[in-house]
Amino acid sequence: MKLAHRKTFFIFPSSPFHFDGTFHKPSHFPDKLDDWENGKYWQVIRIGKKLFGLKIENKGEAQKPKIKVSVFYDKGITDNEIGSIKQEIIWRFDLNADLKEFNRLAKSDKRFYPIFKKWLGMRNSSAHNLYELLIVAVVLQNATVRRTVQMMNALLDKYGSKLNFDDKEISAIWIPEKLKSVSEQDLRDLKIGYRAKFIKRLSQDFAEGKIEEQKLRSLDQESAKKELLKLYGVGHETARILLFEVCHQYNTFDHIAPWQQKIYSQLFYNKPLVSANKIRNDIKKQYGDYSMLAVHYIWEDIFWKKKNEKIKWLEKEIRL
DNA sequence: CATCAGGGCCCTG
DNA sequence: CAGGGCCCTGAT
Repeated sequence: MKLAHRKTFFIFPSSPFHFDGTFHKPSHFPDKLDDWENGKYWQVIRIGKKLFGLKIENKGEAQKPKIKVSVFYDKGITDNEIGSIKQEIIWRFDLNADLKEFNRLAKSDKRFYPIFKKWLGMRNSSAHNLYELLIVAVVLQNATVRRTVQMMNALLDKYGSKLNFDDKEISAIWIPEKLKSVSEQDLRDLKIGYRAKFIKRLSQDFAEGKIEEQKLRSLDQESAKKELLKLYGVGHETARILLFEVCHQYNTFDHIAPWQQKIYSQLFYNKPLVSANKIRNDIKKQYGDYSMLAVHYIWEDIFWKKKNEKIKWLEKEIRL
């Protein structure tokens, strides 16, 4: 589908703001769902059942943030839709975040302050809505990066949409209803294994409106976590991802997977393996309510570095 | 060639 | 609440 028309508007994020750190997360596995270069970002967004192309550009500075949003559409677009798109972008990229307290804590951390300073104003963000990120999280489960990419692409090729706008081709995840007539076996044929069952059942539950994303966003952390864990295929790790990225709960550094533990051990202690309890306690002591956000800064920083230089120990821990 | 564990989760006992 | 089984794939 080609989106030929465009409308633009501006958003003024809270200050300070870090555009590239917010709109590009190098630790994520490569997908066809968005594109990025310095100061520019593309993705598709779904409002109701309509798809729109987005190009988001940095037009401000860290202390005077301003971003330009171009919305690409096919037939038409209403003021309501523009409004929803704006609100969604603000929520998903946490553009109204108040990080004063976090930045204050960061200053007291002598060791990692250079990293926090470098990424000052970065937000934790998700390009996707709850259902979409859930799909991403499910293909991450118990798989290596290569296999995750393969599963995601197979699913997108079969059930996703391809949108052409601004000389880009960006994919979008299907709506849950689309899988109604799709059997578990159809999904299994895409070599996603037992995850087929999760995706089938999750799609059904979402299509039936059993999950209210808006409500989830407004809940406190414990209640939101409880709701998320009720979803079929969502355990502690997936709940953590969703809480952090979709609900913007900053203090979700509770579950530490073994592969993450190894990376944290190197990052924080320069040792091969430190107990998960120690890692958690040390971070919580220093960063309290911002535990996960603090870790996110340090985590993404090392993946940014990996773009340009070989980091041996990290290559070893990230299984491709 | 066979075996195994992986960027978890569900289910069972 | 600990442990087995699950899909597929690349590594050994």
